[in-house]
Amino acid sequence: MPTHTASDLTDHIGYWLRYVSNHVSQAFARKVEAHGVTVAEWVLMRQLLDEKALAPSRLAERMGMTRGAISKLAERLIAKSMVVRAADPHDGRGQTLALTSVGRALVPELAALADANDAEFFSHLAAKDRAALQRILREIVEKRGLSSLPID
Amino acid sequence: MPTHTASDLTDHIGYWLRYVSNHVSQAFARKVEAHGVTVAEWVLMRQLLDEKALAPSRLAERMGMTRGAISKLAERLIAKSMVVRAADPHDGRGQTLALTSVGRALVPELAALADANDAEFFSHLAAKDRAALQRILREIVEKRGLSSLPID
DNA sequence: TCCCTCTGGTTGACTAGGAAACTACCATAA
DNA sequence: TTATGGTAGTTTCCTAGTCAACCAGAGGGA
Repeated sequence: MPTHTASDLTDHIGYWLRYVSNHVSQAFARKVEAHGVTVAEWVLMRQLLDEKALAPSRLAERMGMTRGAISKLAERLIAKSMVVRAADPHDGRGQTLALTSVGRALVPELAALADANDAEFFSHLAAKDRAALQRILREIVEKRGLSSLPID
Repeated sequence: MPTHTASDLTDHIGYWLRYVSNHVSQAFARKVEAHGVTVAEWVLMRQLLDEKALAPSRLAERMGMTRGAISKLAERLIAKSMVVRAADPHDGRGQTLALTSVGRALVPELAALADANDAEFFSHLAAKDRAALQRILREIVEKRGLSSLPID
Protein backbone atom coordinates (compact mmCIF):
# COMPACT_ATOMS: atom_id res chain seq x y z
CA MET A 1 0.00 0.00 0.00
CA PRO A 2 1.53 3.32 -1.05
CA THR A 3 2.06 5.73 1.80
CA HIS A 4 -0.24 8.36 0.38
CA THR A 5 -3.32 6.21 0.80
CA ALA A 6 -5.19 5.99 4.05
CA SER A 7 -7.36 3.18 5.35
CA ASP A 8 -10.97 4.00 5.92
CA LEU A 9 -12.29 4.59 9.44
CA THR A 10 -14.82 1.81 9.01
CA ASP A 11 -12.12 -0.71 8.11
CA HIS A 12 -11.25 -0.94 11.77
CA ILE A 13 -12.99 -3.16 14.26
CA GLY A 14 -12.20 -0.54 16.88
CA TYR A 15 -14.38 1.90 14.99
CA TRP A 16 -17.44 -0.36 15.17
CA LEU A 17 -16.70 -1.26 18.73
CA ARG A 18 -16.71 2.36 19.77
CA TYR A 19 -19.71 3.09 17.61
CA VAL A 20 -21.85 0.38 19.18
CA SER A 21 -20.47 0.94 22.65
CA ASN A 22 -21.29 4.63 22.55
CA HIS A 23 -24.83 3.91 21.47
CA VAL A 24 -25.33 1.33 24.20
CA SER A 25 -23.89 3.61 26.86
CA GLN A 26 -25.88 6.61 25.73
CA ALA A 27 -29.10 4.65 25.74
CA PHE A 28 -28.34 3.49 29.25
CA ALA A 29 -27.43 6.99 30.33
CA ARG A 30 -30.83 8.22 29.19
CA LYS A 31 -32.54 5.46 31.16
CA VAL A 32 -30.79 6.11 34.45
CA GLU A 33 -31.08 9.84 33.99
CA ALA A 34 -34.80 9.40 34.57
CA HIS A 35 -33.82 8.30 38.07
CA GLY A 36 -31.56 11.31 38.51
CA VAL A 37 -28.38 9.30 38.27
CA THR A 38 -25.43 9.22 35.88
CA VAL A 39 -23.68 6.12 34.61
CA ALA A 40 -20.60 6.75 36.74
CA GLU A 41 -22.79 7.22 39.79
CA TRP A 42 -24.52 3.91 39.04
CA VAL A 43 -21.22 2.08 38.75
CA LEU A 44 -19.98 3.48 42.03
CA MET A 45 -23.20 2.59 43.81
CA ARG A 46 -23.16 -0.91 42.38
CA GLN A 47 -19.65 -1.40 43.72
CA LEU A 48 -20.76 -0.38 47.18
CA LEU A 49 -23.66 -2.82 47.22
CA ASP A 50 -21.38 -5.81 47.68
CA GLU A 51 -19.13 -4.26 50.30
CA LYS A 52 -20.34 -2.77 53.52
CA ALA A 53 -17.96 0.13 52.98
CA LEU A 54 -15.13 0.95 50.62
CA ALA A 55 -12.32 3.49 50.55
CA PRO A 56 -12.40 6.06 47.74
CA SER A 57 -8.98 4.99 46.53
CA ARG A 58 -10.19 1.38 46.16
CA LEU A 59 -13.10 2.66 44.11
CA ALA A 60 -10.69 4.65 41.97
CA GLU A 61 -8.77 1.48 41.19
CA ARG A 62 -11.84 -0.59 40.47
CA MET A 63 -13.50 2.03 38.34
CA GLY A 64 -10.39 3.14 36.49
CA MET A 65 -10.79 6.74 37.49
CA THR A 66 -8.49 9.12 39.30
CA ARG A 67 -8.86 9.75 43.01
CA GLY A 68 -9.79 13.31 42.16
CA ALA A 69 -12.69 12.15 40.04
CA ILE A 70 -13.91 9.79 42.74
CA SER A 71 -13.68 12.58 45.26
CA LYS A 72 -16.05 14.75 43.21
CA LEU A 73 -18.27 11.85 42.23
CA ALA A 74 -18.66 10.83 45.86
CA GLU A 75 -19.44 14.41 46.79
CA ARG A 76 -22.31 14.44 44.29
CA LEU A 77 -23.70 11.16 45.58
CA ILE A 78 -23.49 12.41 49.14
CA ALA A 79 -25.36 15.54 48.10
CA LYS A 80 -28.05 13.27 46.66
CA SER A 81 -28.15 11.31 49.95
CA MET A 82 -27.25 8.10 48.16
CA VAL A 83 -23.93 7.61 49.89
CA VAL A 84 -22.40 8.48 53.25
CA ARG A 85 -18.81 9.25 54.08
CA ALA A 86 -17.23 8.07 57.33
CA ALA A 87 -13.77 8.41 58.79
CA ASP A 88 -11.63 5.28 58.79
CA PRO A 89 -11.13 4.51 62.50
CA HIS A 90 -7.78 2.82 61.81
CA ASP A 91 -6.26 5.54 59.65
CA GLY A 92 -6.61 9.23 60.23
CA ARG A 93 -6.25 9.96 56.52
CA GLY A 94 -8.70 7.41 55.27
CA GLN A 95 -12.39 7.43 54.62
CA THR A 96 -14.94 4.87 53.76
CA LEU A 97 -17.98 5.25 51.57
CA ALA A 98 -21.18 3.31 52.00
CA LEU A 99 -24.68 3.31 50.57
CA THR A 100 -27.49 4.95 52.47
CA SER A 101 -30.74 3.03 52.71
CA VAL A 102 -32.07 5.21 49.91
CA GLY A 103 -29.07 4.38 47.77
CA ARG A 104 -29.29 0.72 48.60
CA ALA A 105 -32.93 0.66 47.60
CA LEU A 106 -32.19 2.33 44.29
CA VAL A 107 -29.48 -0.05 43.10
CA PRO A 108 -31.79 -2.93 42.15
CA GLU A 109 -33.95 -0.57 40.12
CA LEU A 110 -30.93 0.65 38.24
CA ALA A 111 -29.73 -2.91 37.78
CA ALA A 112 -33.06 -3.71 36.16
CA LEU A 113 -32.50 -0.84 33.75
CA ALA A 114 -29.07 -2.21 32.95
CA ASP A 115 -30.62 -5.58 32.22
CA ALA A 116 -33.23 -4.00 30.00
CA ASN A 117 -30.63 -1.97 28.17
CA ASP A 118 -28.51 -4.99 27.47
CA ALA A 119 -31.55 -6.88 26.24
CA GLU A 120 -32.50 -3.98 24.00
CA PHE A 121 -29.23 -4.18 22.13
CA PHE A 122 -28.20 -7.80 22.33
CA SER A 123 -31.25 -9.98 22.84
CA HIS A 124 -32.12 -10.01 19.17
CA LEU A 125 -28.82 -11.66 18.35
CA ALA A 126 -28.74 -15.37 17.77
CA ALA A 127 -27.88 -17.07 21.05
CA LYS A 128 -24.72 -18.38 19.46
CA ASP A 129 -23.65 -14.93 18.39
CA ARG A 130 -24.41 -13.43 21.74
CA ALA A 131 -22.28 -16.06 23.44
CA ALA A 132 -19.52 -15.57 20.88
CA LEU A 133 -19.53 -11.82 21.40
CA GLN A 134 -19.20 -12.17 25.14
CA ARG A 135 -16.51 -14.80 24.81
CA ILE A 136 -14.46 -12.81 22.29
CA LEU A 137 -14.60 -9.64 24.36
CA ARG A 138 -13.47 -11.45 27.47
CA GLU A 139 -10.76 -13.13 25.47
CA ILE A 140 -9.40 -9.78 24.36
CA VAL A 141 -9.37 -8.61 27.95
CA GLU A 142 -7.43 -11.67 29.05
CA LYS A 143 -5.00 -11.97 26.18
CA ARG A 144 -4.23 -8.30 25.99
CA GLY A 145 -3.97 -8.20 29.77
CA LEU A 146 -6.29 -5.24 30.09
CA SER A 147 -6.27 -4.13 33.66
CA SER A 148 -6.39 -0.79 35.43
CA LEU A 149 -9.53 -0.23 33.45
CA PRO A 150 -10.25 3.22 32.15
CA ILE A 151 -13.97 3.80 32.33
CA ASP A 152 -13.53 6.97 30.34
CA MET B 1 -35.33 -12.79 40.87
CA PRO B 2 -36.40 -10.88 43.99
CA THR B 3 -36.39 -7.16 43.57
CA HIS B 4 -33.79 -6.60 46.24
CA THR B 5 -31.07 -8.36 44.27
CA ALA B 6 -29.09 -6.62 41.60
CA SER B 7 -27.38 -8.12 38.58
CA ASP B 8 -23.64 -7.71 38.49
CA LEU B 9 -22.04 -5.12 36.24
CA THR B 10 -20.06 -7.80 34.46
CA ASP B 11 -23.18 -9.76 33.60
CA HIS B 12 -23.85 -7.29 30.82
CA ILE B 13 -22.36 -7.48 27.38
CA GLY B 14 -22.51 -3.70 27.31
CA TYR B 15 -20.08 -3.60 30.19
CA TRP B 16 -17.46 -5.60 28.34
CA LEU B 17 -18.09 -3.68 25.17
CA ARG B 18 -17.42 -0.41 26.91
CA TYR B 19 -14.49 -1.85 28.77
CA VAL B 20 -12.73 -3.07 25.63
CA SER B 21 -13.77 -0.08 23.57
CA ASN B 22 -12.36 2.34 26.11
CA HIS B 23 -9.07 0.51 26.16
CA VAL B 24 -8.82 0.44 22.39
CA SER B 25 -9.69 4.11 22.10
CA GLN B 26 -7.32 5.17 24.84
CA ALA B 27 -4.47 3.23 23.31
CA PHE B 28 -5.16 4.92 20.00
CA ALA B 29 -5.42 8.31 21.68
CA ARG B 30 -1.95 7.85 23.13
CA LYS B 31 -0.58 6.95 19.70
CA VAL B 32 -1.97 9.94 17.85
CA GLU B 33 -1.13 12.24 20.73
CA ALA B 34 2.50 11.72 19.78
CA HIS B 35 1.59 13.48 16.53
CA GLY B 36 -0.10 16.28 18.43
CA VAL B 37 -3.58 15.22 17.42
CA THR B 38 -6.67 14.01 19.28
CA VAL B 39 -8.97 11.21 18.17
CA ALA B 40 -11.76 13.62 17.24
CA GLU B 41 -9.30 15.67 15.22
CA TRP B 42 -8.18 12.52 13.42
CA VAL B 43 -11.74 11.57 12.55
CA LEU B 44 -12.50 15.01 11.20
CA MET B 45 -9.35 15.06 9.10
CA ARG B 46 -10.05 11.59 7.77
CA GLN B 47 -13.49 12.73 6.65
CA LEU B 48 -11.97 15.62 4.77
CA LEU B 49 -9.51 13.44 2.92
CA ASP B 50 -12.18 12.02 0.64
CA GLU B 51 -13.94 15.28 -0.06
CA LYS B 52 -12.29 18.34 -1.46
CA ALA B 53 -14.23 20.40 1.06
CA LEU B 54 -17.05 19.85 3.49
CA ALA B 55 -19.43 22.07 5.43
CA PRO B 56 -19.16 21.97 9.24
CA SER B 57 -22.78 20.93 9.57
CA ARG B 58 -22.17 17.91 7.31
CA LEU B 59 -19.25 16.95 9.52
CA ALA B 60 -21.45 17.30 12.57
CA GLU B 61 -23.92 14.80 11.07
CA ARG B 62 -21.26 12.35 10.01
CA MET B 63 -19.36 12.50 13.27
CA GLY B 64 -22.39 12.54 15.52
CA MET B 65 -21.36 15.72 17.24
CA THR B 66 -23.14 19.03 17.69
CA ARG B 67 -22.39 21.95 15.41
CA GLY B 68 -20.99 23.76 18.41
CA ALA B 69 -18.48 21.00 19.03
CA ILE B 70 -17.44 20.98 15.36
CA SER B 71 -17.05 24.72 15.46
CA LYS B 72 -14.52 24.47 18.27
CA LEU B 73 -12.84 21.38 16.86
CA ALA B 74 -12.36 23.07 13.50
CA GLU B 75 -10.96 26.11 15.24
CA ARG B 76 -8.31 23.96 16.92
CA LEU B 77 -7.38 22.29 13.66
CA ILE B 78 -7.12 25.63 11.94
CA ALA B 79 -4.86 26.85 14.73
CA LYS B 80 -2.65 23.82 14.04
CA SER B 81 -2.64 24.63 10.31
CA MET B 82 -4.17 21.27 9.48
CA VAL B 83 -7.38 22.65 8.07
CA VAL B 84 -8.51 25.81 6.32
CA ARG B 85 -11.87 27.50 6.45
CA ALA B 86 -13.37 29.13 3.35
CA ALA B 87 -16.62 30.92 2.72
CA ASP B 88 -19.20 29.05 0.69
CA PRO B 89 -19.54 31.08 -2.52
CA HIS B 90 -23.17 30.01 -2.99
CA ASP B 91 -24.39 30.69 0.54
CA GLY B 92 -23.44 33.64 2.66
CA ARG B 93 -23.99 31.66 5.85
CA GLY B 94 -22.05 28.62 4.86
CA GLN B 95 -18.45 27.64 5.15
CA THR B 96 -16.39 24.81 3.89
CA LEU B 97 -13.49 23.10 5.58
CA ALA B 98 -10.62 21.49 3.75
CA LEU B 99 -7.29 19.93 4.61
CA THR B 100 -4.12 21.92 4.18
CA SER B 101 -1.21 20.19 2.50
CA VAL B 102 0.25 19.62 5.94
CA GLY B 103 -2.98 18.06 7.10
CA ARG B 104 -3.29 15.98 3.99
CA ALA B 105 0.21 14.64 4.47
CA LEU B 106 -0.51 13.70 8.07
CA VAL B 107 -3.64 11.66 7.45
CA PRO B 108 -1.90 8.57 6.04
CA GLU B 109 0.47 8.51 8.99
CA LEU B 110 -2.45 8.58 11.38
CA ALA B 111 -4.25 5.93 9.34
CA ALA B 112 -1.21 3.71 9.77
CA LEU B 113 -1.48 4.21 13.52
CA ALA B 114 -5.13 3.25 13.38
CA ASP B 115 -4.20 0.09 11.50
CA ALA B 116 -1.53 -0.70 14.05
CA ASN B 117 -3.88 -0.09 16.92
CA ASP B 118 -6.51 -2.37 15.49
CA ALA B 119 -3.91 -5.05 14.91
CA GLU B 120 -2.67 -4.67 18.46
CA PHE B 121 -6.04 -5.53 19.89
CA PHE B 122 -7.63 -7.83 17.34
CA SER B 123 -4.94 -9.53 15.28
CA HIS B 124 -4.35 -12.21 17.90
CA LEU B 125 -7.94 -13.38 17.58
CA ALA B 126 -8.67 -16.41 15.47
CA ALA B 127 -9.57 -15.25 11.97
CA LYS B 128 -13.02 -16.73 12.45
CA ASP B 129 -13.58 -14.82 15.66
CA ARG B 130 -12.34 -11.61 14.17
CA ALA B 131 -14.77 -11.96 11.29
CA ALA B 132 -17.57 -12.88 13.67
CA LEU B 133 -16.91 -9.87 15.84
CA GLN B 134 -17.04 -7.51 12.90
CA ARG B 135 -20.16 -9.17 11.54
CA ILE B 136 -21.99 -9.12 14.86
CA LEU B 137 -21.19 -5.48 15.51
CA ARG B 138 -22.41 -4.47 12.06
CA GLU B 139 -25.48 -6.58 12.57
CA ILE B 140 -26.33 -4.70 15.75
CA VAL B 141 -25.92 -1.43 13.94
CA GLU B 142 -28.27 -2.55 11.18
CA LYS B 143 -30.91 -4.31 13.24
CA ARG B 144 -31.06 -1.68 15.91
CA GLY B 145 -31.03 1.00 13.25
CA LEU B 146 -28.25 2.92 14.89
CA SER B 147 -27.79 6.13 13.06
CA SER B 148 -27.02 9.70 14.02
CA LEU B 149 -23.98 8.28 15.70
CA PRO B 150 -22.80 9.78 18.93
CA ILE B 151 -19.03 9.69 18.95
CA ASP B 152 -19.07 10.66 22.58
C1' DT C 1 12.26 12.46 68.93
C1' DC C 2 12.72 14.12 64.52
C1' DC C 3 12.98 13.58 59.68
C1' DC C 4 11.65 11.58 55.36
C1' DT C 5 9.00 9.37 52.46
C1' DC C 6 4.72 7.36 51.17
C1' DT C 7 -0.20 7.26 50.94
C1' DG C 8 -5.21 9.17 51.12
C1' DG C 9 -7.98 12.71 49.87
C1' DT C 10 -9.02 17.48 48.11
C1' DT C 11 -8.52 21.32 45.18
C1' DG C 12 -7.72 24.37 41.15
C1' DA C 13 -6.61 24.90 36.42
C1' DC C 14 -7.71 22.96 32.20
C1' DT C 15 -10.07 20.18 28.48
C1' DA C 16 -13.73 18.50 25.38
C1' DG C 17 -18.11 18.10 24.74
C1' DG C 18 -23.63 19.20 25.02
C1' DA C 19 -27.65 22.49 25.31
C1' DA C 20 -29.54 26.48 24.21
C1' DA C 21 -29.44 31.30 23.04
C1' DC C 22 -27.88 34.24 19.59
C1' DT C 23 -26.48 36.28 14.91
C1' DA C 24 -26.55 36.35 10.13
C1' DC C 25 -28.33 35.02 6.00
C1' DC C 26 -31.51 32.60 2.88
C1' DA C 27 -36.07 31.77 0.78
C1' DT C 28 -40.67 32.23 0.40
C1' DA C 29 -45.15 34.32 0.66
C1' DA C 30 -48.03 38.32 1.32
C1' DT D 1 -40.63 44.84 -0.96
C1' DT D 2 -40.97 43.39 3.18
C1' DA D 3 -42.15 40.18 7.03
C1' DT D 4 -41.41 35.34 8.46
C1' DG D 5 -39.59 31.03 9.23
C1' DG D 6 -35.79 28.05 8.64
C1' DT D 7 -30.76 27.03 8.38
C1' DA D 8 -25.42 27.83 9.30
C1' DG D 9 -22.24 28.85 12.52
C1' DT D 10 -20.75 30.84 16.99
C1' DT D 11 -20.90 31.61 21.75
C1' DT D 12 -21.95 31.11 26.66
C1' DC D 13 -22.78 28.30 30.38
C1' DC D 14 -22.54 23.90 32.32
C1' DT D 15 -20.77 19.13 33.30
C1' DA D 16 -17.49 15.51 34.22
C1' DG D 17 -13.38 14.13 33.66
C1' DT D 18 -7.68 14.59 33.96
C1' DC D 19 -3.41 16.30 35.92
C1' DA D 20 -0.65 18.17 39.21
C1' DA D 21 -0.05 20.69 43.36
C1' DC D 22 -1.21 20.40 47.85
C1' DC D 23 -2.22 19.06 52.92
C1' DA D 24 -2.53 15.68 56.30
C1' DG D 25 -1.52 11.59 58.70
C1' DA D 26 1.29 7.07 58.79
C1' DG D 27 5.31 4.58 59.41
C1' DG D 28 9.94 3.93 59.46
C1' DG D 29 14.65 4.73 60.37
C1' DA D 30 18.72 7.59 62.41
